[in-house]
Formats: sequence, structure tokens, C-alpha cells
Amino acid sequence: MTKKTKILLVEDDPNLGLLLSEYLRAKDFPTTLKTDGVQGYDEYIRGDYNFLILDVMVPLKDGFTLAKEIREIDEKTPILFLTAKSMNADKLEGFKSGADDYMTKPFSMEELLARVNAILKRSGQNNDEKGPFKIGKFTFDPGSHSLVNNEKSIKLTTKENDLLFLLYKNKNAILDRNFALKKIWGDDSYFNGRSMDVYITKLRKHLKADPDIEIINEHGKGFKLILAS
Amino acid sequence: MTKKTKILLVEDDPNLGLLLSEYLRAKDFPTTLKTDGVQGYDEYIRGDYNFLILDVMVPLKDGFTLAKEIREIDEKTPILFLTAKSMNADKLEGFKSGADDYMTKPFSMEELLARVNAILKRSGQNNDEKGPFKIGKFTFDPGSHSLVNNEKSIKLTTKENDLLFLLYKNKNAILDRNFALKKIWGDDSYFNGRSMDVYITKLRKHLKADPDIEIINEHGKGFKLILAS
DNA sequence: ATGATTGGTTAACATTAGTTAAATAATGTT
DNA sequence: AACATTATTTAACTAATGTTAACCAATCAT
Repeated sequence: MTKKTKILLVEDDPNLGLLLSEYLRAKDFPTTLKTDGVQGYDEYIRGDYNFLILDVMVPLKDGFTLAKEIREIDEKTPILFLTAKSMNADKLEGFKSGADDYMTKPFSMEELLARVNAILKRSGQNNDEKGPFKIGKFTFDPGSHSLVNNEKSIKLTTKENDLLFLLYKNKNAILDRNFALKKIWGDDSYFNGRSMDVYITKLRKHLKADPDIEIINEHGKGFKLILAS
Repeated sequence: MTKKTKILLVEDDPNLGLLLSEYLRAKDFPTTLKTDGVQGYDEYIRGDYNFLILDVMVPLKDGFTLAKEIREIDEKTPILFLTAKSMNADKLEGFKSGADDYMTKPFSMEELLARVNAILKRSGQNNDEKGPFKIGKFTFDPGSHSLVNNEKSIKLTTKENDLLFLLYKNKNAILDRNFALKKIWGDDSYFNGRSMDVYITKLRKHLKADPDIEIINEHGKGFKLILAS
């Protein structure tokens, strides 16, 4: 299970603040909104945030000051500034405060999201799990293509590995046929679909050693990896 | 001791191109300027860059296409786009192409520098050192072509050395077949490919003394050096 | 129920990779 | 230069991987 990136948003404009926090939550980032710098700092200390979005012009304590205070005790949590000003000196001060990015209003929410994701991609603590994972009595390591249980160690082929990885990421939920085909084969043509069916058979054989594991088919939709545990 | 970040700048406007490359060099980033997408790609393959600044609208091959081609073989080198357009769809396409940042002209050189530094701060290490490196129980020094462990010291041939160096720089990540061929053999012809396979066999034999080290194949894509540590 | 579609399985086939050895090219030594 | 040594490429054979085909079973729509 991937740990979600928790975002702290400090923004005093209630319209923008609510809009953004709703949007970010909809995009699967648990987001907390605070409306001034002092509350923002307290919430940062109290909570456990992985990303900070700070408006520069907020009451009681401005965004730059807040960022500097946080940077004194926390070098790594990414900070993105928002500001109405487009003045150059401002931007540079933002970056000197330890910012990772700086956006000038007005901006689109899509761009904000794209920038947040671009920074997260780089920020080391990438919550995107790369394994190894427990699958029933197996240990699956997509990085080395290995599927191991007490008795034996199987080397998965590239396609087997990719498909099992996708199934695992969607464990106990349906992996859409066409999604998987586009992801692994590049397109969802008929023959690639048949090829995938062949690989489903192969994976079922590999996983047969543990009777608690199943790959079931949802007719016309896709496959689901079922893990009792 | 970290080596300097080498920047490849692809910009067709000669004024802006020269201005920026001079400025970046003055700021201690060795910078190479190319004026179209095809030259940009060739120089990327030929050289050994740690940061790419791409104008979106350049002749022969646009920046987005160039970025996508590079991202297919290189997940990690940061990419920053420059563009005259400020259209939102464009920005999103830029980020989808694997960009780390996106700047709209006109911009200040100071802001460009600040953004480059902000991204570099996040982008882990400049994996551009010359060794020696630890590879499992071996010490690999590309400078002296030596691969040493407790028992013996192997002297690698030039091709063995170059290939292991590339694998190491992409450790635990895939080294694209064609990229490696172009880099070491100059072109990715069929026979050079077979030659590379022969060298993969040789490297596997050399590294066999440590069972934790593996060179695995990703069918149709390339090879991956797996290091548990 | 019937036919149409979708999925399961096995095997044949095509492509890609692994290995070994021989042939060629490059380098060093006298 | 001629020879010896080493490195690299080419070739041939084997193995692994992935795709296509064929046939059968299950599910769905009417």
C-alpha cells in the first residue's frame, strides 16, 4: 500500500484555499488548510506533512518567514510558494528561503498538481513502493524479477514480472484489461490481449503453490489478484 | 567530492542561446549549446550531461519529442523546458513528457539559475564521479580498468570497462540496449548488439564471485545491474 | 436455448539473448 | 617489419522469451 503524501496548505484567501484543498484531496493528497502563518507553523509542528504549499502574503507571519523557520529544523520537506506578486526580487527571496518551486497567481490547478508531482518525483522519499512484497507465501521483488517461496526461487520473465507487478498494485481490486495492455504492451490490440491471457495462465501456474492466492477474471473488465491476508 | 553539473542547452535563438550558455558557464556549470533537436539528441548521447534545458520550439525535432525520446532511455536526468508560449495545455504536456520544470519567456537568468539549483538540490547525487566504486564485494575503478576483490584483481578490457561503467551508472535501473550500443560502439547495428551480448557474458563471469550481484535482462529493452546493498 | 463474445490452455513459431569458439583486428615486443 | 599477445568481432549453436494459432470452455445478449 502506498503511503499518501500529506500536504499542508497555508492560504488566507478562503475561496482559493478551499478550492485548492478540495482539488488536492480529490487528487488523493490528504490536504490540511491553514489561513495564517502562525497557525501554519503550529500545524506543521503538530502534523506529519510531506509537502508544504505556502502563500507568501498571509497574516501574522508571512510565507518566507515561515519557510525559513521550517528550514531551520527541516531541510527536506518540499516547499512550493504561491504569490500574487510577480516581482523578480520576490521570487529569488522565495528560492533563498529554501523553496523548491514558485508559482505566480493566477495559475491553473492542473499546473499546480503537475509541479507538485514533478517535485515529489525527485524528493527521494518517493512513496512509490518498489518492493519486495509479500504475496501469500511468496516474496515478490519486481526489481530483480524474483518470486520466492520456501521451496524454490522462480525467475520471472519481463512480461510476467510487469504483469504481476500491476496485479499486485491493484491487489484485491480489478486490474482493467485495456489499462494493463496499454501499460505493458503499449496498445490494447486483439493479439496483445491474447498474449496477456497466456501470461495470466503462466502466473497462475507460478502462484499455484499457495492455494490462498487467486487471479480471477471479471468478464469483459479485467483481472483481480486475490490475497486473503 | 562532487563533479560539476554539465548542462546541455537546446535553444535556436542565437542571442538567447549564447547569453544563457555564457551565464551558466559563469555560474560554474559547464554548458553546451545546440540549436536544433536532432543535434541536441546526438549531443546528449555523445556527452555525459547532468541537466537538460530544452526550448520547446526548436527546428527538426521539438523539445517535447526530444524529451520523450530521452526519457525512454533515461529516467533521471532533470529536464527544464523553456517556451515562448504560455498556454496551459503546453505546460501540462511538458510535465507529461517527464519535465521537472517549465519556464515561460521572458524570464530572468537569475530565476533560471534558482530553478536549476532547486531541482539539483532534489535530484540526489550527481552520479558523475569517476570512481572507484563498490560493487558488492568488488571495488571497480573505471580509471584503471580494475575490478578487485579479496581473492584476485581482474584487469578489464576497454569494452568490459565501458560496459560495466554504464551498467554501474544505471545500477538497479535499466540500461537501454540501444543507448549502450550508441554510447560504447557508436551505433546500434545488429552485430554490435551481438558483441555486447558477448561482453555481458564476460562481465557475468567476472562478477560471479559475489552471488548478490546480478546482471538481468529485460527482454527487448536492455540490462540491469542489481546490487542488493 | 442459441449464437456471439470473451477467456483458458497448450503448442508451434519467431525473435531475442546466452554461450562458446574461431576469425580478425589491434597492440606490444623484439 | 615480423612475431607474439591481447582484444574484439563474427559465427554457429543453444536457450529463453514472447507472439500467434488452434481449440475448447465459460459467459453474455437476445
